[in-house]
Amino acid sequence: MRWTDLENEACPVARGLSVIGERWTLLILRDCFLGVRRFDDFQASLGITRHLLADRLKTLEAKGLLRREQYQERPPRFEYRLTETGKDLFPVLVSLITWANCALPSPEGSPYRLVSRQTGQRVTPVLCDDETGARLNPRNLRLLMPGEDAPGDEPPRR
Amino acid sequence: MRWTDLENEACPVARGLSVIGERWTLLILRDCFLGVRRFDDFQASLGITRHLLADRLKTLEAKGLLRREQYQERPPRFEYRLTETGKDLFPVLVSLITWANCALPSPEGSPYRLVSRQTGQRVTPVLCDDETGARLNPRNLRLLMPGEDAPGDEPPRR
DNA sequence: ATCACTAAGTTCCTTTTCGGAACCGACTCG
DNA sequence: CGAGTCGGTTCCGAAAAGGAACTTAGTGAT
Repeated sequence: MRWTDLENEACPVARGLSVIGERWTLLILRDCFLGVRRFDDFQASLGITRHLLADRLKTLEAKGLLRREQYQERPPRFEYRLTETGKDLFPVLVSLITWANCALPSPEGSPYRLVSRQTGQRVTPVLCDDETGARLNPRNLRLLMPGEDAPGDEPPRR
Repeated sequence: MRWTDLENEACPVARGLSVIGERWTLLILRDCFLGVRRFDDFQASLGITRHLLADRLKTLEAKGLLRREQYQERPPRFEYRLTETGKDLFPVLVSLITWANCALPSPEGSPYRLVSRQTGQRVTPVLCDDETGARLNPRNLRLLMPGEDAPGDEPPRR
């Protein structure tokens, strides 16, 4: 398998990474969630080369995560906004932030706050089962391949 | 900013990607969650070059996500297992799988099932507020930078 | 003892991607 | 008229990835 063939894999992790797994892509999307919309603002925020930025924005638009919108005529100027599919990535970003805050703490602490739009209160994101509300973690869950059966705490050797 | 300087950023997304943002790394970790532990098994599963695989495993061990364990002497052979820090990445992987299953469906459907170790039942992962149990999604949440205030539905322009 | 095989890498070389800086085009402002 | 703004593109050297063969330390079969 080559990295560039990931999109044709059956595995959703591989398919997902074919869209958001390139260098800088997830940082561009982070900026989108923070409200950045314009080429030069992305570039200033990331320090990425303009060449690479143009390429990533084009790809994200083609994959349907960003929408390019004209915000003035003469000269025509465009900005980039998250589509619904792009916004659906929020849990991925939130999970990554939560993990990194815990596993790789920075001396200054996390620069972000996650707040409810309704109440303005900070929230603490956790993964739950939608039906039972039970907290999900790697110790009480297993990720199974098609053939594998449910029980047994130890996955098979090979 | 260069890609290789990400680890020194204050942003947890950047810090996180400095560890799991390289090509193949998250696919290696996916295999770990599926029970793969040995060099040749990773290589067969991923189709990655052995050179790159050796490099990524070394990095993941150095960053504390994998632990290298000797499973036989003479000849000495080692396998790779997730550390607690590595297992803590589970929500990131689960969120990515959930997003990709929805946004990038494959013709064959997702090959994975997520089941409880206790009950063996399938679970549907969602992100909740740990305190209130309220479902979190990008429409009712905002990611704020240090200076930003809570209210206002539209983030500032720049 | 020799041959084939295994597991976990390493080496060598080519191709692709990234990084840095300058340049371009269409306009506005003073 | 010249300087500034915004959203890119072009060019080129450096770094990373891809492919295939080779190595090392053993085992087991003939």
